[in-house]
Amino acid sequence: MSRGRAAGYEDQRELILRHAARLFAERGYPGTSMNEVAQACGLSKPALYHYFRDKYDLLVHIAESHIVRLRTLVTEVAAQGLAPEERLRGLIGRFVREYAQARYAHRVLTEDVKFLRPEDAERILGTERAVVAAFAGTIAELWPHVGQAQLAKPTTMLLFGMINWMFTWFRPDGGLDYEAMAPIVADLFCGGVPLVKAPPARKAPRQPARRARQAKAG
Amino acid sequence: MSRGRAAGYEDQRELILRHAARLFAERGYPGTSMNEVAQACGLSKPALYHYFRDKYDLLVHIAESHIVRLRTLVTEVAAQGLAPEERLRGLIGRFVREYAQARYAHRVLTEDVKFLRPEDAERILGTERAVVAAFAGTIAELWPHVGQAQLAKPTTMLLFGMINWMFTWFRPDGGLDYEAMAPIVADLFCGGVPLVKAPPARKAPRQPARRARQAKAG
DNA sequence: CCTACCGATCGGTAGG
DNA sequence: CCTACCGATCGGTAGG
Repeated sequence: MSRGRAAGYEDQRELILRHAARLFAERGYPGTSMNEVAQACGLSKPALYHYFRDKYDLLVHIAESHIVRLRTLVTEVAAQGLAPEERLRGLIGRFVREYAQARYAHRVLTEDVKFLRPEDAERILGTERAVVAAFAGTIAELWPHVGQAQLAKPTTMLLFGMINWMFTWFRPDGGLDYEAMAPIVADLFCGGVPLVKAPPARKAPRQPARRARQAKAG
Repeated sequence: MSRGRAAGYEDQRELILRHAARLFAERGYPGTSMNEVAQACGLSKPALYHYFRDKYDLLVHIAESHIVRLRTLVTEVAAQGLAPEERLRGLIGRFVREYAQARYAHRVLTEDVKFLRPEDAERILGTERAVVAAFAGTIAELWPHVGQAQLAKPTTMLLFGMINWMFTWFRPDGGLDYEAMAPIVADLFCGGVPLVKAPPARKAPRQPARRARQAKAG
């Protein structure tokens, strides 16, 4: 216990993770070398290996700490005891803000998840599913017709699509910033979901569908 | 002109591009080796270099032919002379179908565009901007309040977010396929956009905003 | 002398 | 925490 790690050990790890997240986001995980990470951090490559076991360790830490922060946001909003629509708007607002300040980690989570080993992917995607479920539950509560038509999860993913995709094209400028985008997304989503209809039963070319076909077919 | 290329030369190129698109989508562009591409095609690596100059040539062809197909879809729908809402629904339906059958190329376009050299990125992103402009123009026509608030392009990008993101999470199953998702996206979007409001003027910490602040501040 | 490839190996660089 | 390296594999190309 005496001596312990150098004072800045955890700080150094955080700094490395920040630089690595930016580089992975900009060049992809396989397209980033450990030399590049070391250089960005002002460290030698061997020094890097003092803080992290290997390149893969960086990837897992970036993805996992980000998704855990998102789960924390969900828990915090759930604890506020808001009505469903305000809860959903609160979630959207917090997520947009979090993505804006952790945009590199978020891009790594969404684009480099394919490089995770099964055991890590399972754990991280499991946390992701819990986050999605919190949104889907609120959506099913707000719009029962969507929940009953099994559309709560697909609809939730359309919402995540709008938010996630923002960070691939949106550059804050004089007219619009991230904070301003959140209510636009929320208004569009909350205004549109009431109009979503369950799709007709899928066409079954040979045998008749379980439920009655449309008049034309009969 | 006599003899010319072997009968299957163009077919072989198409087959290579399809395999390369799948591998790039699954492992990323830097994470895919030319040996893997060759093996997937049942060719030796030198044979691959008979059809394409280098690995980068594959990337450019995959991205460019995909975005050119999308531009063609836009042109076809424009030629139908539909009313704005039907035109937008037609665009959404065609794009979802095209993405579904070209999902690997689409993923390469969206995730590996960062590996394009400036001259290629400029050309390909230019075509992409033309596609986005076609959607944004229809949206501005349908909902003038959105066009006047300079929100046509951001709103268009939210629509693309829903559609693009679908192909990262959606797996067609017994209950829902890609064809069924298109009208859900269209209903949500067309139902939601009328409720989108222009954001209030951005906060300017020191000097007063150009337009009147809210009552509380005054 | 062309094409359509093959087996083998090049110069460099990756992660470690 | 550095210089100096390794086993392997990368993208690309030689001779035949």
